[in-house]
Amino acid sequence: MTEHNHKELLGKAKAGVKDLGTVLGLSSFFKAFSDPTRMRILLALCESELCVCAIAELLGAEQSVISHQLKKLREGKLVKTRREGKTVLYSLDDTHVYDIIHIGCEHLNEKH
Amino acid sequence: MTEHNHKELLGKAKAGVKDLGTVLGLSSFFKAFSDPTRMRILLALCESELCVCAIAELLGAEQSVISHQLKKLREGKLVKTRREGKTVLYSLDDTHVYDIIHIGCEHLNEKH
DNA sequence: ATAACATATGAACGATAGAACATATGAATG
DNA sequence: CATTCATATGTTCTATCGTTCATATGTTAT
Repeated sequence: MTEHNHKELLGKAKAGVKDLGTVLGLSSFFKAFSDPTRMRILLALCESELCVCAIAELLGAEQSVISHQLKKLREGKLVKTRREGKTVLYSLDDTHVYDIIHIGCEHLNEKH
Repeated sequence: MTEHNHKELLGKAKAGVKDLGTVLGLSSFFKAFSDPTRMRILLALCESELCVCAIAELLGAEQSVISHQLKKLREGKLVKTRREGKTVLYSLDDTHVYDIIHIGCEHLNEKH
C-alpha cells in the first residue's frame, strides 16, 4: 500500500472529520432509524400521537416489542412522551425526525 | 392486555404505515448512517471527493475496513464513484445525504 | 388495600454486523 | 507480460441487536 498523491483532497476533508462525540452522536442517532420495527413506529407517529397499545395493534406486534423499541427511540431523542392517566402517548420529538424521514423517502423514490 | 379506546388515533396513523418495501428501504438506508466508521467517511466526503487510500489515511484505518464500509455505502446509494486511472474517487451520491447529516447535527446541537 | 389495566424492564437466545487478516481483481507502467 | 499500485472481496471471530417470555412498575377504580 504505497500512498499515491492525494494531499489536496485530504486538506479539505480534514475539516469534515468531527470530534468523536459528534461522530458517535450522529451514528447512534441514525441507528435509531435503522430497524424496520422502529421505522414503522416512526411512520405511524408522523401522522398522529399514539399510545403504546395502539402502536402494538397497528403493527400487529407484542406490547413488549413495542415498549423495548420505544425505549430506544426515547433514548435517541426521536420521540417524546406525555402521560394521560394510565396511558402514555408518544409523538415525534422534533420536526427534525419528520424531515429526515421525508428526505429518506425522496431519496428512495429517486433511486427507485 | 385489554385494549382501551384509541380508535381515533389509530385512524390517522394507518395512513402513515407504508408498505413493507418502503419500510425496509428506509430502515436499511438509515442503517448505512448508523456506524461510526461510515459516519466518519460520510463527514469527510461532505467536504471533498476522496480516494480510498486518502480516507484510510484520514481515519487511521486499514484499507480493507474502509473498502468494506464503502461497499455498504455504495449499496445504500449514499455514495457514488468515479474511476481515475488506478484510483477510485468517492463522493456523496446526493444532496439528500448531506441534508440528512446536516439535520442530524442540528438535532444533536439542540438536544446537546 | 386490592384488582385490573397500561406500560416498562429483565434475562436468555438466535441472528447479524464490524474488524482483522488473507487473498483476489484491475489498471498502469516498464 | 510481469510487476506494482489501488481497490475489492472472502472468511473467521467476537460483540451487539432484536425478539420472546416472564415479571415488575405505576395508575385508576372499586
